[in-house]
Amino acid sequence: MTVKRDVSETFKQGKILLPEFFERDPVLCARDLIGVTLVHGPCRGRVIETEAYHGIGDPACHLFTRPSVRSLAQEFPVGTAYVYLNYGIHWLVNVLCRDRVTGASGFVLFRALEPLAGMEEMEQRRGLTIKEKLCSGPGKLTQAMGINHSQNTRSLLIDPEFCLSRNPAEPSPLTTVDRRIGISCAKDLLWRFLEAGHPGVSVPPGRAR
DNA sequence: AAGAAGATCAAT
DNA sequence: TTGATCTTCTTG
Repeated sequence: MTVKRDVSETFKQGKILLPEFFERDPVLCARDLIGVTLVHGPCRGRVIETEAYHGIGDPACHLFTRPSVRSLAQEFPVGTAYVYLNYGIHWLVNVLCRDRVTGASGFVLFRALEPLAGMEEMEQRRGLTIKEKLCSGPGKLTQAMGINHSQNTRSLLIDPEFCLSRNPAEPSPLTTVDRRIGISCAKDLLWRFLEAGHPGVSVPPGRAR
């Protein structure tokens, strides 16, 4: 009797990121998450845009303005998803980081994905079929992926149904750095990371105020 | 108890 | 440029 094994599928899915990945400065985590795959159920997307939010020296970070988020960062391990409702309408998903050396916490906000699988679900939830627009913004990607408050405080490092994975054989993409989008303070920090030249990002580099 | 601000999006 | 819509935090 032979064991059925779909090697190509395993290869495609990659390996779930380890806690060590997130035990670094949030800015490094944000940069290195470009090219990683975000998985939720049948939906998968390549991360093409992120932003770092830092517990130290960054007044735009929720760790500065929301005591409840400070508690979350203390009570949960790295790799935990922080999902919150923005403008009463959009769910935004972050992952928790904590620098092993400095002890500083922070988050990486997922801002855009290139859809890889589960496109039918994405199209249905978004009411669109244009691939480049399915996940081209932080609110859009959560809607497309079906991520909401029920994923808040859930680990992204354990369950293959909700995780960040990387194919070790795949080379890291060329990334671009830019200012963050939509914030009213700490605007000059170059803490937005994009896959260079990718058409599916939320706002092209150079257009942030 | 009430008010303000906010890491967005799609339509006008 | 605006309206939709609601959680969190601050102020009285």
